[in-house]
Amino acid sequence: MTKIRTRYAPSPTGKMHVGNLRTALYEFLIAKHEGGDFMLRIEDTDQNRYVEGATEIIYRTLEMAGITHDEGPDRDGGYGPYVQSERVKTGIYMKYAKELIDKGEAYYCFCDKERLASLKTEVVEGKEITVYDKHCLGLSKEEIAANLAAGKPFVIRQNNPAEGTTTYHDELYGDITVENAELDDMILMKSDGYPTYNFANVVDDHTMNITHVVRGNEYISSSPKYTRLYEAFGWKSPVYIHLPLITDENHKKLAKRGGASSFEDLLEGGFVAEAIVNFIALLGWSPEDNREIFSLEELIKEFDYHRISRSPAVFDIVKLRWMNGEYLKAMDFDAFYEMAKPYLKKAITKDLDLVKIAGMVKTRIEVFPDILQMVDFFEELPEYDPAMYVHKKMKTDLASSRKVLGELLPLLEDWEDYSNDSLYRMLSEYAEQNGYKTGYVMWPLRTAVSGKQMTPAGATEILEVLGKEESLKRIRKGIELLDAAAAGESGEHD
RNA sequence: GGCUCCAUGGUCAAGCGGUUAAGACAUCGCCCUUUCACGGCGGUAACACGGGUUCGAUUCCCGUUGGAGUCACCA
Repeated sequence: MTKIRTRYAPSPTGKMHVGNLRTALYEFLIAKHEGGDFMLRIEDTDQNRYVEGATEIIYRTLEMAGITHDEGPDRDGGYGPYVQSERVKTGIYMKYAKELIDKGEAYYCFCDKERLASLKTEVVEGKEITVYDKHCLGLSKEEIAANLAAGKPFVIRQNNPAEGTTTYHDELYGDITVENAELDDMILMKSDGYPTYNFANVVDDHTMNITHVVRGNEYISSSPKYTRLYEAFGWKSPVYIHLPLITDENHKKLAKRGGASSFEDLLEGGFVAEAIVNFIALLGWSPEDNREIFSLEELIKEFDYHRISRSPAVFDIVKLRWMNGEYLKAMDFDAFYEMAKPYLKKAITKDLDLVKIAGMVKTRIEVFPDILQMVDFFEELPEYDPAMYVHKKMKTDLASSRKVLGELLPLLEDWEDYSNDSLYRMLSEYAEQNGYKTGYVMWPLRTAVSGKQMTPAGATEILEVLGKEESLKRIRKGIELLDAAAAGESGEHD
């Protein structure tokens, strides 16, 4: 059995969106599951679309995701060069293109833009559909030689038969057959001397010994043309695995644009790389059991590509958030703290115990930015409605809260030890002595020191972090507020 | 529009002729609780439709409908 070789072949055109990342991940997993090699090849044959720095994004993204390649531009495995623009310089594509011409499987085409434009037959949904008419196939040897000698720009086109059918086999979709008449004579070599993707990927996959071609579903309809190329060369086709599409919530193919769909955007949005990888692994693939949380190592072990789905999957960011939360909960505290720190510092400028606050927040957030609105009250007591003191279950209302806070104030003024345990013991005792339920006293206290409906911690923990002085200040403020509310109420009734 | 692919709850999905049709997210309710959250328990919710094949179809075949992809000197 030959060793499996897969490749990830991105174009350096910008950020890496999750669809591409998943393709890379699956290619990596398929190879690694069988102990094979995973290769990175940069497809930069379109000089117009090249984006400065995009190659670095690819390296960085793969590294952060843990998808490490065995071979690539930076790791020679004997099949280089691994960048197509460099391969162009070796003349490899032109050599193979000419081989096809000699075999009658391709031909020179000198048609200019104007003539091509006159071919446009149909406009469907704003898209122009052109089928080349094989005009230049009829050129004589002499005419071609003359054009070439005159330096006339040319492209090289694939010569597809008008009759018959072409069939290729996909591991997931089975045999796919199309009429050859449907196959346009696609361009193999462009007039700038670069190959098109269509041609380069076939030449490269073959010469680089790729055994399994894994790519997105959008290539499923162009694959017959590639098969024709393999046949024309007399090469053995690789194993094909076309991956189901990842769509947005409207079931449309995920656009390269569009906010939070790139790996970088997700990281900026407070997701962790491991969670993203775990999540996209499950978009289109499922294990035999019901497990959902997988490390990369576990994925390698479990990943059987035969279990890849054929139908498209919606990228559900809500579930990703949940999964991210699971990763955060399981994360080592120090690591969590390092990542949470920037957000904590953004929300809190005062000298408070950020480590303690990080601990409160760790199991409650899904993504890091959730921290912001969760801890802002530590920084400053927000304006709040006294109605917040009313809680049906705790059986508290304005009057009871005023009473409890009033009784608590002197006790807390005299109390020195503002540690959580100590405060809790003292307050419980106070509640017990007065026949109150714990919540009956904790609710108003928590409300007074936080001014929030929900907080990441209980009353005493908040007091501990805030410290005695600030806590008392907030409790007095609460009493004022309640008094004012009571006065206002009676005033209105007068 | 041609061609191709797809079709189980709102979403991800298991299922590969006989099941009370899993599980997860979301949603709802209850419990726990120093609020919310977390956690625990439970509920609502699906085989697009019509023909076959078969003793029996979610599962196999055909058609319909719906959705998507693709039709560049982009990949």
